[in-house]
Amino acid sequence: MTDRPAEDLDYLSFVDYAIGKAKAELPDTDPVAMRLGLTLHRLAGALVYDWESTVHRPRGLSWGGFRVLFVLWLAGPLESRHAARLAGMSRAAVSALVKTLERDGLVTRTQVPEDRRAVRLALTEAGHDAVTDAYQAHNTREQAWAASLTASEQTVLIGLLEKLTTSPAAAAAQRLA
Amino acid sequence: MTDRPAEDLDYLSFVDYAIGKAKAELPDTDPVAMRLGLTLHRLAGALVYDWESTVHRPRGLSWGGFRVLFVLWLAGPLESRHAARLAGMSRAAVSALVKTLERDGLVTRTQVPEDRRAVRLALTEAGHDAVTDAYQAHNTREQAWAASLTASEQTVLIGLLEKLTTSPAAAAAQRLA
DNA sequence: TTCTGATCGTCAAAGGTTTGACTATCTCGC
DNA sequence: GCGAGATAGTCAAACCTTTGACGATCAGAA
Repeated sequence: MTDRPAEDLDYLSFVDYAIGKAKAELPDTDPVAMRLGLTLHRLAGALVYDWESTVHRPRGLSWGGFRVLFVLWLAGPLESRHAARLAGMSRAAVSALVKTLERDGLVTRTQVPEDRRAVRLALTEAGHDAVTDAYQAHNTREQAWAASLTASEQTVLIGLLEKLTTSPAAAAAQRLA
Repeated sequence: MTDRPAEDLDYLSFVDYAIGKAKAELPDTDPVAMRLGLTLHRLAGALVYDWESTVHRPRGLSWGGFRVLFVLWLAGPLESRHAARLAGMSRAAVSALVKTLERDGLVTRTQVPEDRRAVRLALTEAGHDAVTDAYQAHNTREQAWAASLTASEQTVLIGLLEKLTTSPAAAAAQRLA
């Protein structure tokens, strides 16, 4: 195995190179699973980077802050723990993010009468305007990405992603359980 | 539209609920692109969380630290900037991570004779052992995820993900360009 | 009623990441 | 040569996120 100039690779060609090398060093490696993991992770990273840098940061929102606004927008007023579950983050993260969102007048925090431990989060009118404006641009970016696939390819891709999402491995992962 | 108890949703059923609500509020929303973005992002998050919590953190590696070891393992010794590009992170992040990896005896930093600004990163023997042990477990998790799909489904999924990765939208995103 | 265990939101600590600035160094045209 | 601009790695600042701990509160059994 001659030493090709690995320095000249970009991330994409690195995937092919890496799979060959890994298989040579660890013969038990499953190259298809490896490619799936690498490609999925890289694509998601590029998506989030795109959303964050072109849509949310220019509007003064962090990616986490947008996710909180997003779930409040679509699910309606929520107790903090439910917002955390739907947004896929810890209760502590919601608590920290809401501090900023409340300061910026986008979210209100009110006590829940039935449970004095709980806090109900709700969008203000400014918060509603901010999240609809941001999501409109966000969805425009999503459309730009999706446009690379035909309609049937999009359907197939979504089906396969959802199959993975509901797989036993996903259930075992139990994110932020 | 009666107010269903959105609080009782889990993340998965939230996707359906969210798409309906968003379409109602912002008619220009593309529901397929929205589902693609949500599903892809959620799946990748679950994957990374699984890798990090079951494989890397128990071995004393951060997710970022593993990614640096991973590219050095497969691409061989690299200048810091190349490691950053292949690992998909900033030069500053590599610099910070290598500080820890060097302290733990997993990576060495040596001056490059031809360019006195540059630093060449290389795995130590302990680093090589650490990354092969970690990646073996990592790939085992990847196999567990991939096992939910048939071989041909895996092939189709990888093809579609790579098509998105090489799309114009991805090129425009230019992550960490 | 009272006690035990679970749950809620928050905080502090630790760690990771990015951006932007900075110094040192290289490259290329003159 | 030499000087302007580009580049490498590092640092500081800011921000986000997780974990673990805590006080307050709730729920259910004896």
